[in-house]
Amino acid sequence: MKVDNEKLNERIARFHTLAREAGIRLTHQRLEIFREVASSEEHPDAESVYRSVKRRMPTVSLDTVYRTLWMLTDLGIIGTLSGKRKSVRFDANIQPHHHFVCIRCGMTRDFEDPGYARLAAPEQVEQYGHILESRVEMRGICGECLRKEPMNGS
Amino acid sequence: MKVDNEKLNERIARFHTLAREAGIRLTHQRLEIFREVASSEEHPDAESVYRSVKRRMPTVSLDTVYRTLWMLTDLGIIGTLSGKRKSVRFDANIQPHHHFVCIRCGMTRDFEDPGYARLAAPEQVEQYGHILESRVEMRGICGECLRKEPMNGS
DNA sequence: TTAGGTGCAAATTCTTTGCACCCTG
DNA sequence: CAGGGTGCAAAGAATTTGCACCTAA
Repeated sequence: MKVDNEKLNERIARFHTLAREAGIRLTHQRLEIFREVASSEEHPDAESVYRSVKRRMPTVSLDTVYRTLWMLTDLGIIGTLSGKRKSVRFDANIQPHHHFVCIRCGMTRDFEDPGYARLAAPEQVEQYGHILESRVEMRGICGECLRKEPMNGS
Repeated sequence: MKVDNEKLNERIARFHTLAREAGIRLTHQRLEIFREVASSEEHPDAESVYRSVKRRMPTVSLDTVYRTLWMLTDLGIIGTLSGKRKSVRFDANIQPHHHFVCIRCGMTRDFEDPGYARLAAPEQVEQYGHILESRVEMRGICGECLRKEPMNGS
């Protein structure tokens, strides 16, 4: 599945702007890597971005792809699915429930379902497949992190 | 943070039952590992379960912890945070949006926000920290997987 | 020109596997 | 007592890092 051209160009333009502001060089590799992520709706992993970019630019290396993806994440122009560069975490609570996740330290807590499990799905989603369950993830800053460093930038 | 004793014993009893039904042996290691996950609300990773269990049972090995955690997951008595034993995946869509995730193949698609971003948080959650944003993850089976193998068991 | 970026190869970290011995059922 | 389960050590996957060369600004 492909992002339409207008949106893609918009994203690329935004990248140029942000990169310039941040004093980050626009190398061929970075442009190609960003284009790859920005034009995909498949939420690719690094390996898969690497394979695609390699077709047009056979000399890229996987580590440049990694460095670039994290750089783009730090820039705030892309994000990651399910948070952190972390290992799998286990949960003995198998009731329908939801999570609060601290975006600074990764702390995660369950909370009970106040009816979210049956949120109505937009029509669009019905075409993707058969929905079994819905989970809500509330992202924020946990009490402890707030104590260490109250909100503002970063 | 600790799970209260009543709930813990309930979980352990359920493990005994399920294990017996599945013809899985109740070894000391498995009991200790399950108890560790079941008594924690911290969603520990394998390494951290290992460290805790090792205190009471210095001979356990990390690989047994891994094997046991995945076995418990297959048994359906525990779950994992954010799905799969997979690598980090990137997303160029940084607008507030939500995900449909196929629990069989991991396929993930965005969908636009029909107002979920401002779901009211239960009071309980407010004590965990300051909430910045809410994301909904709808889990189900995607069209392609349904075609390959329509729903019923597993 | 020149600092930041890249490719390469080696290092790390997280997770899985093969195998001989052990213990639950 | 038999077959599944365990510990150990080594293999694999995913990701990161050190370094010398290269290139965008």
